[in-house]
Amino acid sequence: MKPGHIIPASFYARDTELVARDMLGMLLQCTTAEGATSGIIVETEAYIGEHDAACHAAAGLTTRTAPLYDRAGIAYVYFIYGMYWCFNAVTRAKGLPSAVLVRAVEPVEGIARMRRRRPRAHRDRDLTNGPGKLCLALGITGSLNKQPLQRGSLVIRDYTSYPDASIAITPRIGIRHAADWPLRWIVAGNEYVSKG
DNA sequence: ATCCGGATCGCCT
DNA sequence: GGCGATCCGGATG
Repeated sequence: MKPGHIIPASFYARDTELVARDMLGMLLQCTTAEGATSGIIVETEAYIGEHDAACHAAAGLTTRTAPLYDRAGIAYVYFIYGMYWCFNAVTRAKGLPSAVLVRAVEPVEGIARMRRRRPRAHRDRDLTNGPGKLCLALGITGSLNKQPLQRGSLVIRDYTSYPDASIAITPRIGIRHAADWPLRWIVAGNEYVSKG
């Protein structure tokens, strides 16, 4: 673990459950014309292949799902409920179209900028405790879809690590299909974990 | 604390 | 036409 070092694409070319676990503690950093904002990843979910009814790849290869079929280590940023963006890192578990959804981060850089981008958040803990919220706070939009996470304006870096004892695994939330599989990883007790 | 509806639109269970 | 890997504010207990 070397803090600051960018995570190589090979990291994402592994079983998605392992990637989701290991992404906890890494830094998600987005740089725009306004500067850099970043946060520690504290909540992730795995979406694994066409047979996972909750994974967008269940719809097969379409314009929307194309990033999932491209290559490990790129961004999959999709638009949801007509107004929000959600960020995923594309993985390649056993050749399956898969991804890890980042559901929450703990703010590190650019907190004042996050507050300006999230005027409805009355407390700092509401800045980035949800997949749509963190994209607003960090400035992540669809223009970053399919971009590699090793260079460019959206990168993931080593930052810290959490022992297994501090991590909890639960069913994924906010979905209707395959809602009982334990594919959500959270840093137990972290105040930035989403409430679902 | 918990529940519920509205916003808003690209996509296809 | 209807729904979704969400968020927010208002009502209710």
